[in-house]
Amino acid sequence: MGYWLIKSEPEVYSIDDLAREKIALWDGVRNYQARNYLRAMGVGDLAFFYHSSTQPPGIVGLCQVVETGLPDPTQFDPDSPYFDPRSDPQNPRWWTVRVAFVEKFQRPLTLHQLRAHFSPSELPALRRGNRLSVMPLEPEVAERIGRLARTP
DNA sequence: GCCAACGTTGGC
DNA sequence: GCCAACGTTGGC
Repeated sequence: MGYWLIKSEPEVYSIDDLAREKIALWDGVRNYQARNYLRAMGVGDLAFFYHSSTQPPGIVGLCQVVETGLPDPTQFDPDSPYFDPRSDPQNPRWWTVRVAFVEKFQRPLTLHQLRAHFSPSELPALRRGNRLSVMPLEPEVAERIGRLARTP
């Protein structure tokens, strides 16, 4: 089973949105490395949900991959901000997964806390200038994040 | 294939 | 609002 960290600006899509909808298509990712990670996800993988560009930034919950290998429909929608006119429907450029809500943490595990517990090499999200919206986590790191998030 | 210009991300 | 980091674009 794989572990991931996925980022979203809560004003665009938040853990509360996912808690309400239960299941969501993780669309709108337009970065090749992030797309490659999305394609590498397997059903059952767990993904921590990170809120970026908010105060405080941090990990706010957990979700689970429930469906993989889905072309991102927004790439073909001219009305979508994620429309990509160069993507060929016969050979889609952007792929994604469906995720299901698992839990919202009682308190966010803030970026500040994450910096206190992890090195940038352990947790790529801490690396200066990192802008990747989907990234893999070592199982050991994921386990520690889960423990920290549930520590009162 | 190089690289400068430009746009976006995201913490602060 | 600023700005560092970094991906993408496009001219050559």
